[in-house]
Amino acid sequence: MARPTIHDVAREAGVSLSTVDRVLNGRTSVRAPTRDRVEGAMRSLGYVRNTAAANLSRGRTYRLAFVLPGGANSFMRLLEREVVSYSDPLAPDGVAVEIRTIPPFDEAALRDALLGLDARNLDGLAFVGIDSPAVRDAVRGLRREGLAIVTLVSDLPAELRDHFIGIDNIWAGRTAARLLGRFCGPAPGRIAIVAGSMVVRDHAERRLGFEAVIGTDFPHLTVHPPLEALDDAETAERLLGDLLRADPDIAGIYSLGAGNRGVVAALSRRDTLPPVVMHELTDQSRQWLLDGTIDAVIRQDPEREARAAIRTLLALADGKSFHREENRVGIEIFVPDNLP
Amino acid sequence: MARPTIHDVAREAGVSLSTVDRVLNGRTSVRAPTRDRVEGAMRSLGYVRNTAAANLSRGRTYRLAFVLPGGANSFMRLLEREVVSYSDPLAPDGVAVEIRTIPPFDEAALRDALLGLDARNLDGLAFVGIDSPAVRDAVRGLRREGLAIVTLVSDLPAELRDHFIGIDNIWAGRTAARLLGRFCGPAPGRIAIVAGSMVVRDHAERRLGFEAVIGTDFPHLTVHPPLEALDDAETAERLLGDLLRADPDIAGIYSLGAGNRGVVAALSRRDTLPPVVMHELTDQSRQWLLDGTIDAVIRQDPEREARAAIRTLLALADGKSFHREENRVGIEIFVPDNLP
DNA sequence: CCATATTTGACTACCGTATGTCAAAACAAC
DNA sequence: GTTGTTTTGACATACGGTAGTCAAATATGG
Repeated sequence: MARPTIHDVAREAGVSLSTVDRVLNGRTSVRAPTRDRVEGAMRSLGYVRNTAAANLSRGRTYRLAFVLPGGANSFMRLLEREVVSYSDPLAPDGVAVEIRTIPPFDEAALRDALLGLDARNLDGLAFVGIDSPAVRDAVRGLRREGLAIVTLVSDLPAELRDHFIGIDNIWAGRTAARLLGRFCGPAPGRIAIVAGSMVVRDHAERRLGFEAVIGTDFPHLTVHPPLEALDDAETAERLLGDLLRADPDIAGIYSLGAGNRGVVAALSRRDTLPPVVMHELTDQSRQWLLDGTIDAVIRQDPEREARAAIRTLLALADGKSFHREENRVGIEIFVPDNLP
Repeated sequence: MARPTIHDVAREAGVSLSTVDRVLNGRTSVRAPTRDRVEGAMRSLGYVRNTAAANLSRGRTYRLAFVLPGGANSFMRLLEREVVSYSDPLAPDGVAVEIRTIPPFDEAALRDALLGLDARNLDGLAFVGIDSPAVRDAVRGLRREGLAIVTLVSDLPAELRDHFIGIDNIWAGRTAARLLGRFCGPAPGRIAIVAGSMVVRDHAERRLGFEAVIGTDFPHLTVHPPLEALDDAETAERLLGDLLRADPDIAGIYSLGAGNRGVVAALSRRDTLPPVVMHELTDQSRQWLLDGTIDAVIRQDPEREARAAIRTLLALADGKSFHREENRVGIEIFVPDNLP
């Protein structure tokens, strides 16, 4: 049997097309008994609105906005590129995405960008959260106007957004510890952490998770205080170099931020390499994995996050339920043999 | 500017709607110069056909068939369930999926199932490949009738199908070795492999990859000949128990098939646990990861494969290009801290 | 230049839904 | 029962295409 249409519903309920439409789209008042008949018919026939036809008729478009940190951050650039290339083929279906980049880590810039959006000609918004009172306030304003909102990579309180797409960095840190701990073997030793900065929430969280697992499950290992390299390769190289001179027997290294080139440079001057786990899969980290410089890479897939954000916003705009699992992004582990 | 429609193309080319339609759908003959004008107009306007409108008008439906091995195999059951639940909400868009289950590992049954399909009322086919002459022949026949064909989990020669969705089991085995090798530490030792059967291609491939990496990158480790437990828990328990009695110092265990319950049972009687890597994430293996019985799980995500198969078939049916990355399934590694 | 075959245009109906107009019908209040 | 107000139905138009008919325009061959 073909899918029932509003015609079938009208016939079944013994009313006119107009009335079905009035019930379906909540237009002028329909008397309760009539409405009940129509809704009963829809239920008994299993009617579901044909979104394609509805959108065609309405000339509906989906206008989405992305607000992303700019700069050289390769993770963000990959994400941005995927937003474009995933939404592009959706253009004939009326999906238009506008991307705005703002200075990274700049909450005032984020607030201004959000305040600059007009919720009335927008159907969805995705942005990388920075949790501050001003940002919260701007988000609340947009939400009140009915805008669908998802946070990307870095979350805000759940009541401010419809959905969060990203990973839990505590668990990413735990995952790194689980691997590095096993890689280090049973002998006592000390581990170095190279971070960007402990004031950035995701870095702080990764460290937290990392130290928790080392503390409970690998008690023979201890962790040096994190080196804060500000995501800068030279700084990372210098700080890690200093530490390696002070403590030549380092048993393992966890690099949880950017500036990985510096980490590898500092190691290259030594003849025996301790196990190394780092974040983000780039051309470089790929290469280091393959040549044995590092042992594992943890990542959150930026492309998947981009797609998930778009799909989720579209589903929210349609009031449809979305595929929870499909829009999950996991904490991925890469070794040389399972590289994509 | 709104998307151009066939009306715009007609105006731009100075021809009628009918002629645009003739060019677009290759109906009756159109003279070359006219066709060129129309195609030029489409290109210069950047016309793309509105698939939703076209499908609405055509009453187009997508009829997909899945042929899957039946039985208790939890991987296949998950995959099957996801085929249903992913295609279900697509029903209003005209997607109808029919699933046929056949006895596992039975090439005659597969061939018969394929021969039983009528390519004329089908738009796409996905099945778990068994490579045999009879199967190849049946597939070739379907392909000749223009059916879009995707192999799932287990591949056939590339020229017989449009796309393969699954993982490379050699690399899955390599990945397992990379992890287990690291987990075992630097001391010499012997590793046990518990497999289903070496006549099944994916198991043989996993073993191959595993032994390759152990041989080159962990030369201090040796690998016992694989125990063929026929994916049966009792057999696995017995065989592994025997081996553990004969060689109590086993340094690590790789279980590459089913019957994992038996592997764990055999281990439970010992007080010190060697590192264990196994395949497939189930409620059980999850639990074993969390309680420390096993150390890592390798999986190919059955749900993702189901979705990728459907999306790929739909894209092929539309003659659209499909998102390569999105339809890739990777070799995933799970430790207790990155479980979904 | 005529007869014929091919190519093109004009028009219609349709897919499932949205939206608007207008009149008819049903109801409520007096 | 008459009025006034809701509620309902009939119909038209549109969205961007598909698919068909029929006649007019154009090309081709002799």
